Amino acid sequence: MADETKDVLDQNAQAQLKTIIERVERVEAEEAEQRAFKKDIYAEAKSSGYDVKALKKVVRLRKVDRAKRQEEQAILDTYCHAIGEVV
Amino acid sequence: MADETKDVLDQNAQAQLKTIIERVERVEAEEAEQRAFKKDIYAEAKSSGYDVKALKKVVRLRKVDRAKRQEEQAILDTYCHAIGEVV
Amino acid sequence: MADETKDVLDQNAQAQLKTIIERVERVEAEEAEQRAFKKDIYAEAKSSGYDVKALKKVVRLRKVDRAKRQEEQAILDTYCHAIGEVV
Amino acid sequence: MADETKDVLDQNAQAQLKTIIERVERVEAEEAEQRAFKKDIYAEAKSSGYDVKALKKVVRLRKVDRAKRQEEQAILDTYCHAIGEVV
DNA sequence: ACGTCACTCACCAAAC
DNA sequence: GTTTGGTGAGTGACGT
Repeated sequence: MADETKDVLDQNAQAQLKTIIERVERVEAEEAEQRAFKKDIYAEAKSSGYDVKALKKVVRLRKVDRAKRQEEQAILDTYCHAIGEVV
Repeated sequence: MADETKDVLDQNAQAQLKTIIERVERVEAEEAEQRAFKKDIYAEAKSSGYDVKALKKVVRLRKVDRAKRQEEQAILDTYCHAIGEVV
Repeated sequence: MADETKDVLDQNAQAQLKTIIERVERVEAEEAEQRAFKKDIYAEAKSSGYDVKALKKVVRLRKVDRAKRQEEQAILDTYCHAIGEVV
Repeated sequence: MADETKDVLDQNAQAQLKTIIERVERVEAEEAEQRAFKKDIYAEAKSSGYDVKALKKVVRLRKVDRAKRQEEQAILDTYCHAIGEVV
């Protein structure tokens, strides 16, 4: 009996699996890069005399503002759709 | 009293601040993209019949493996330093 | 209006709450003790001539090893479950 | 050349080293237990209808209060000592 | 939709 | 005092 019969995945599946894992790991590597970028930006800001904690708070606030606006827009769209109105 | 006297940051600082915030937000937007990519990859894998949970386990295990290698290298460096040896 | 009407918790709930807080604080006090113990051990090791940094590296490496084994077991479990096998 | 000459640590040192590592790991295992205890307490509180986040805030506030009292007491002691007064 | 779970971030203490 | 390790909190993803 040949060796490959012990494998529950055929060669195509194995290759596909390998591709999936590598794609995920590539994306995660890029995520790590982005984190490093962000760290660098804040470090640079700090060395320019900015309060990093305050900067982060600003970013966070703007994020929730965006989320709120999107939420409000979604509700508005829903209502407009309900009354058959095109915005 | 003119408006600008309320500002504790001069115009240069304001522009710099704006740049910092925008750079961070750009990076965070890219992070969101990466998350979406990863989500897509797993969704596609799932629709191909793969067990997403198992795939994630594989990715995590490989990450732990890398961490272990890094720790081993770190301890090696520590020991070499401890005995005054240049690697 | 009597004072107790300001309380949203009845006496039982208040007593229960007190118990919860005290249990948590007791546990946290023990955590502080453990941290002090660990500090003492390292201080003693240092005074015996050991390189504390290297010791900590060893402890961390061993921890990573354990994590790796756990991940391996977890992925094994996942696979066994995926193929409907009881371990 | 005998094997033991390759070891930079003699047998006593090796045994001592082993003891140190094991003591640290024992303490860390107990720390993990305490964390698990705390988790259990909060989980139980949650199932009793308490707001875990609020409970944690209470614990945190009481901790900083204790720290503040200790700080104030320390200052008081310093002053009393400075004027030759026994509290 | 809810609760759980993993992940990342923010804060704090300790080391150099 | 700057930096690193560790803990706790908040966030997002996922299954039920």
